[in-house]
Amino acid sequence: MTWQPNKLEQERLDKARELQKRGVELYPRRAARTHTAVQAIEAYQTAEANTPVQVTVTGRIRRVNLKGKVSFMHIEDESGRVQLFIRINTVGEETYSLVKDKLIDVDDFVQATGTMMQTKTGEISVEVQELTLLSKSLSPLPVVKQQVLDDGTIIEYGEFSDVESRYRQRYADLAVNLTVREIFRKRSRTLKAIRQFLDDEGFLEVETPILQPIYGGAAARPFTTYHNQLDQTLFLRISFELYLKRLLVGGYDAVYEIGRDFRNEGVSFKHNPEFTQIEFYKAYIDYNGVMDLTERMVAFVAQQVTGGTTITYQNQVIDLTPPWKRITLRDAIKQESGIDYMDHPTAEALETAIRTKEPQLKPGQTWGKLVDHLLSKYVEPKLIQPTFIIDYPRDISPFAKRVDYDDFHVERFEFFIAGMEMGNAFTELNDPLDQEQRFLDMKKLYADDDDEATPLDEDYLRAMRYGMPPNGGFGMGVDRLVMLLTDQRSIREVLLYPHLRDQK
RNA sequence: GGCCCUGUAGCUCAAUUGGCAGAGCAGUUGACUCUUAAUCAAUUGGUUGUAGGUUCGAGUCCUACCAGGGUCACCA
Repeated sequence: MTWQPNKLEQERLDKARELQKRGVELYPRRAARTHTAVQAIEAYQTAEANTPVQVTVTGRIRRVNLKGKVSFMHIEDESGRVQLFIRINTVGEETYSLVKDKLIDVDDFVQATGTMMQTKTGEISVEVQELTLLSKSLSPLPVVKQQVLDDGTIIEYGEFSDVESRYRQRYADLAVNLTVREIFRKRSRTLKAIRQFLDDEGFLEVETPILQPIYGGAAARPFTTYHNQLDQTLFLRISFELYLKRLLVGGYDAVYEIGRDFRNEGVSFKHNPEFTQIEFYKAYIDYNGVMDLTERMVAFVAQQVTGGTTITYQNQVIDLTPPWKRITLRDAIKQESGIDYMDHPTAEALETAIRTKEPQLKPGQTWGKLVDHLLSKYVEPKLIQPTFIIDYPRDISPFAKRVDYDDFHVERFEFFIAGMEMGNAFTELNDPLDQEQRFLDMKKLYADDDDEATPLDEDYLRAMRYGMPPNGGFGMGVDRLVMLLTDQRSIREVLLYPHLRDQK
């Protein structure tokens, strides 16, 4: 065995051997559940008086109360808990001794057959006639006791809260922390609601390559990998954008994809190296149409997941009901920082202007990056209520179409909730010659940082030359939306297996 | 990557100025035929993240390393 049992585990192992000696199978092949825990209780509640309700329930033992010749257990399945009432003269001496000798123990999975009844203190329980082991637990789970009050609220005594252990052993976290289990149910409902919304709007769900010979669609460093037989360097995608828009050339009017993006960058409370993204593209709408879809979609998802469109996030009440505030990036930055970036149209001038407020400002950034810096430093933290920031500088938005009022801005918005950037969208550029020039401009801008430059994608340009309908596109970090809907401050709390370093 | 904080029993946490490493829960043994955080009595359990150093003496002070969290940088 590679496993070195600790003292508690050794005791369990000894119990397992004793069970085998008594002829008890530790891991039998089959179970025969007739009712979930909650169904068993409901069956009793809806049954006619004096009609016995016979059930077979299964689950993990979460509490044992041994009382001489009678014992109580709570078993838990995904539906909830039900109490087992075990009497020596109902279940027989042989089975009772397994309980009495603690050979069947907390954390084990068992199957119980019996009749539903109500104990003297009123709890609906299974009076057990047959009790069998389904799976012996050899390592005790962290001890968390729960008290269920009359109004259904659960008070926990003892906790399993060390974040590192919880993430490294998510199975144990889920097994004992009911609130954690609930977060991932909400995550699932979030995904389902997004799909339902977009399907109802006539979108087609598609899948595009994760392994890409040319990455693009965002400014980020990629993960690089290699195909041995093809002798080909491949990148894990950093966005879906360019592959999805090719599909509009192909004749679909509205497509979306939900999947994983990979970015080889820092890890933080809102960044994981792999994260879930939703992108959609719809022909014949512009970014105003996308804004309309965005606020309706987020409100719909919130309604499906939380039952309303007003949520509480980290003690702040946030109203997701459309319409949301819309303000240009220029006005927002002017309001919060006092700097009008149009007064400083070169990188040097803008850097000088910011330096009066921030002497430590990193020198040599491009004009677009400086504008972005002003946004994230002065504006973003203030955007608690959902807000669309619209019209971005052209040189940080290579896939967005120009506004009609000047040459500096493009029709792009990002939207923010709870001080977090949630998503990004544009009126998509569909002019292949303009697009080619943007690629070339990006190359120049990022000359000393080509990791992040968007590589020129010839095939994408060829697709565009066939003719791409005017369209609006959208991308959103799904993990961040789940954070919002589950009131979690860290992205790791909404990822079942967040990225951690190897344990040495 | 820089800086700050944290790491003690299976879990959650104590440990005075550097002076015998402790508690609750769980575990073990015993009692109990309606308990529910069951209760009562007794009891086991430690390479204090790792490796060095200072000291008569280190959980505590110093150095390096490992891991986690926070923050800045990077980045949506």
